Amino acid sequence: MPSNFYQDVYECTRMIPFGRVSTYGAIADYLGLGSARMVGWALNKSFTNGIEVPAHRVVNRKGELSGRNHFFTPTLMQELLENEGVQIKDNKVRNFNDRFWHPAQGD
DNA sequence: CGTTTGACGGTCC
DNA sequence: CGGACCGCCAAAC
Repeated sequence: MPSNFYQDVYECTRMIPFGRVSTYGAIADYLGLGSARMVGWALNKSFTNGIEVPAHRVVNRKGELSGRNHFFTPTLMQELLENEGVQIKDNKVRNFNDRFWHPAQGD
């Protein structure tokens, strides 16, 4: 049983609405982790943990698909986002400011 | 138990 | 606008 902060990250990631994206920093700040790296680390562990998490909806603060190389295929992350209506340009989310969603925002 | 690493973020120049 | 640098903290070594 992993630390509680893993579950927090997974749960928070599942909160992200369809067709919206969030950032590591936003989740880290919302959970009070104090370190955005922990979010990416937890999501990486989610693969080995077998927990299904929409990690493709989590990008860095620039809106870049920084984690695409950690998926089964480097293009899977972009494909999943485009499948949700999120347009990707040069590994970056189009209209990122508009697509951005913050956990505390509650939508 | 000290060192390195990592799907990040912010500042500095 | 972009590269260098530091802080952040858990896990791996």
